Amino acid sequence: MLTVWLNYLVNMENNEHKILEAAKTVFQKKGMTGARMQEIADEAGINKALLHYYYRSKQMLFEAVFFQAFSLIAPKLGAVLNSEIALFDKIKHFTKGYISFAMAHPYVPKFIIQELNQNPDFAEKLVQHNSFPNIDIFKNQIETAVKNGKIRTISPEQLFINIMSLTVFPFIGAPLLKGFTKLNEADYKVLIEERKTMVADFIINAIKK
Amino acid sequence: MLTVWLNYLVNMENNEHKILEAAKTVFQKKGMTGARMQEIADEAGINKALLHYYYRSKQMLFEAVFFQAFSLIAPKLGAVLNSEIALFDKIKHFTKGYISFAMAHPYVPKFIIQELNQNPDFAEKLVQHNSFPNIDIFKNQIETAVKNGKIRTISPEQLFINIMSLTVFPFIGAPLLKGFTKLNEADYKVLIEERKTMVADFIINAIKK
DNA sequence: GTCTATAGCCAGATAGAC
DNA sequence: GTCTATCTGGCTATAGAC
Repeated sequence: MLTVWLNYLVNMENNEHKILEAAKTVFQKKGMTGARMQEIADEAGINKALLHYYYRSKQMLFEAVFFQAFSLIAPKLGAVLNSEIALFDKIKHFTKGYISFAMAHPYVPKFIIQELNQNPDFAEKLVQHNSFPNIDIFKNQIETAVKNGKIRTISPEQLFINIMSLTVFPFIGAPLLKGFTKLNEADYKVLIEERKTMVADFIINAIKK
Repeated sequence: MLTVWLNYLVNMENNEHKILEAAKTVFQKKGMTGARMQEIADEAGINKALLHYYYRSKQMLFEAVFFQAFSLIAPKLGAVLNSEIALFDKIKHFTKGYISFAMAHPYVPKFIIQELNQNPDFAEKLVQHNSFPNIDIFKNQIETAVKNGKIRTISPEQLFINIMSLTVFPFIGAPLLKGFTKLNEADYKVLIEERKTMVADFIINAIKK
């Protein structure tokens, strides 16, 4: 227990860890191509040469950041999707959990989707990653609910896409949506906060008979 | 009529136009920071110096592409949102119209949202742009429908965000969603095609009493 | 492990001939 | 208007002292 705490303290002053934190900040703000190694070094408060000492190249540092970001959120999503709870409860947990996470880490969703769009081959690496969530159980659950007449007819894939869209897009599209709704940062945040429960209600109303 | 056709032909061979088309292709694929002027020149089949002759700098060429992309879709959205048709019909037109457009121009939504996230000041320029849609009429329409008991209680902003999310996200998040659903390009496209009507049905079910 | 200095390359932009 | 050649700066990456 004490060692955990000590490791934590050590890591805070550990250069390798400081670099990864700085790289996260810069890559998530500027993207792979927009980020500069010098800026990451400055952000970490260390020398540029050390970046290469620890991570060899910009590409490898980037991939470390990318997969760490994904590993931060993916297991949480997978755990909810594969848990043994009723469909409506699962939808509530999933949306609330994701929105809470994204509010705490606002750059992560943007970052993942952005880089995935510019590196199509990254998608393959990601799917094969051990923490990539499997949605088969969730799909079965939806199909069963449709068959049993518990919910309206809808393809499991479409319902899943709808759930993802309603939870993720308000973060990805924030600048655009703020423009449309003419809301400032603070008011937009209030709106997002409301979505922790609103999104699930909306979905459930859409599918329940 | 003849002159229109002649202008079209001339523009096809016009270098200024060829540059803009090539720039669109490269910027939308690689983003502002990832794109290279040389690649745009190659794509246009002309010399790199000509890019600067016509557009002065990379930044200015980029902005020309960006605002042209936005002008391509924004007026269509605005027209639907401000038309005088019933709420449910408007939702049907909007979603079907947007999805049809995005299928024909798959890079445009990604491009706009991506660059908006990396250039926060772009958002302001965009909102002041003459073709930026105003959603006041649409918001009033929703508020009235709520007051008259035609639909469930929902804030106009939240409903608008839901509509945008369900229509736009499947294009922005395509690589991720393909990974989750394990669908290939062709099957995913079929799914998107279904959404031309499915999305509106889903929304209407969610809000109607 | 950590630094300074610099190699080596490539990008955006311009000069100037035609 | 269109080209070739080139400037200038900034970037990733490494060499080498400590």
